[in-house]
Amino acid sequence: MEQSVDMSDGATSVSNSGRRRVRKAEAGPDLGGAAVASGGDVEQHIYQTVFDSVLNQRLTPGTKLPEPALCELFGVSRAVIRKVLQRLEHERIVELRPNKGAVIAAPTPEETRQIFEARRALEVSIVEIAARRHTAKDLADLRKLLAHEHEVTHNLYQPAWAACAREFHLRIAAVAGNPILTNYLTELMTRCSLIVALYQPTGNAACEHAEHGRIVDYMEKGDVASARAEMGRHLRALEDNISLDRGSSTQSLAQMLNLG
Amino acid sequence: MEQSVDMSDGATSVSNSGRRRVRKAEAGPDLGGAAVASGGDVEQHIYQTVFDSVLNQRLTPGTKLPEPALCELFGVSRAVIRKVLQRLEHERIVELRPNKGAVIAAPTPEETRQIFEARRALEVSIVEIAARRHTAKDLADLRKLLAHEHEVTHNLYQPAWAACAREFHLRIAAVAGNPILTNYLTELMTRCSLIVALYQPTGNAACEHAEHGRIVDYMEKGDVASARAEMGRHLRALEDNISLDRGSSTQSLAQMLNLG
DNA sequence: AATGGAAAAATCGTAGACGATTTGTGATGT
DNA sequence: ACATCACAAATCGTCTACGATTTTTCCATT
Repeated sequence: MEQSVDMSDGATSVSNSGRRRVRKAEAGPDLGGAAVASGGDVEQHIYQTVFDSVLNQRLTPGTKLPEPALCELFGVSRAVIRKVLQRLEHERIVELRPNKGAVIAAPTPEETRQIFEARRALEVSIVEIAARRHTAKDLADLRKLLAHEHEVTHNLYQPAWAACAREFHLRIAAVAGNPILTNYLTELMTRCSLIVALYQPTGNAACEHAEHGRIVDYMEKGDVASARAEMGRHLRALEDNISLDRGSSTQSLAQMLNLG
Repeated sequence: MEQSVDMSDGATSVSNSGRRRVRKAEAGPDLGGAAVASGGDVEQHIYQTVFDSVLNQRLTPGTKLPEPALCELFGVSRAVIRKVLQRLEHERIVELRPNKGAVIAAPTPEETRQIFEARRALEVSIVEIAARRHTAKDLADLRKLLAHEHEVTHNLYQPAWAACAREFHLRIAAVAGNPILTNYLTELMTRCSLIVALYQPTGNAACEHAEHGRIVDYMEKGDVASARAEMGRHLRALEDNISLDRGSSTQSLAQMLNLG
């Protein structure tokens, strides 16, 4: 039995990067969340829906994404679906196996190690730049995020405070002010979501929250080196939560089975 | 008058990542370099041809890439061309303006700054990992590259020793052993080629070569911090070579004109 | 009953065609 | 003579159809 595509509840904010063109009213069921508006960014809408579904773990690694199914789900032709799938493939969110269908990517243990190493390499540099460049408003915004994070610490629904944590890391990247690095980080964090969905680590929200707080503290003090070091420790702790469960191959193997 | 697509001489090595499927003999002129082999990786061949043409500055920023022209150049349908163009767009090599055609990307001064900052952030971490992980063979290979680099130092043809320099940086990334970071670096170095083609800096090959040598020296000594620092200086020197010419907006403006 | 193979169904890759948007050119009016 | 508007050419976005490959199912055989 195979998993099926669902992705209801498109509860996202992301503003549509302005495009125009009004072609025709929708012909399909028009599901996914927000109303299909322009017609040209239907592509963006579909991408965002799949993307968010992955982040919220409604689409888990190994799930098949048949083109005909997506076509009638979104009421579009295969051309646009294939375009979206190719984009998702380039971002390593889906894997396009020639003549064998598209599936949500399932990072291997080795890939997991590489992803976390790359994220550490990137994010320590990002936090260093952010620590040098931050303004008073930046710190205030980060503190506000930390406060919100504290509120949802005890939320048992994992994707809820996972999104909160992502927002924190993304905000630091925004403070650094380099959209290229932000894009790379976004890509790596998305793949981290896949890893979490695959290996289901026992994340400690309170612990993560404390580490986030220390990072901001160091930034505020202007202690660049310590901010770097703390971010490195934080990311290594995240990876360790995965690595521990990686040894027990039961989950990994089970996932491998319903993949093929 | 617009620039036209040419891209003769596909002098590259890149091995075809094995795909099979033999459909039919080519119907078009079959130009571009190597013979169209399998049929399924025609896509890879076209991508590689454009990619190499950008690196060798045969395709310069602002050059238009009309789909029909590429179709008959490679003897394929628009579908595969659009696929390649979308991939190139994702890597920021070409810009796809809706209903207005594809052009080779022309990084703005602000983007140039971001690209170099991102590359520094990435590559200092890469050289740090490489400095911790290198084997004796890695060092020998790097020394061999340095020797070859020394030979072509006085080659007046810029793309020649530019390719040599790229290979050196890529090899260090290979030593680090993280394909994700290597991919990001490749992307950024490609965009640096665009920048060089746009702003035509007065690069000092001998100076670069000396800096490369110092980096390997520090790696051999196990002096991780100094290797990091030297790589940072090296990349900053590269950027400064651009920045100087950036002030004189004559070149930039001239390029801007033949863009639209 | 289990296994091997063949046919059918499903899915994917590519090509060709049509409609929409943009751009360049030429004629016309001021 | 210059600006403006309309028309034509070019280019792009999308849809539909066909061929190839893969997977699944079913039946015959051991």
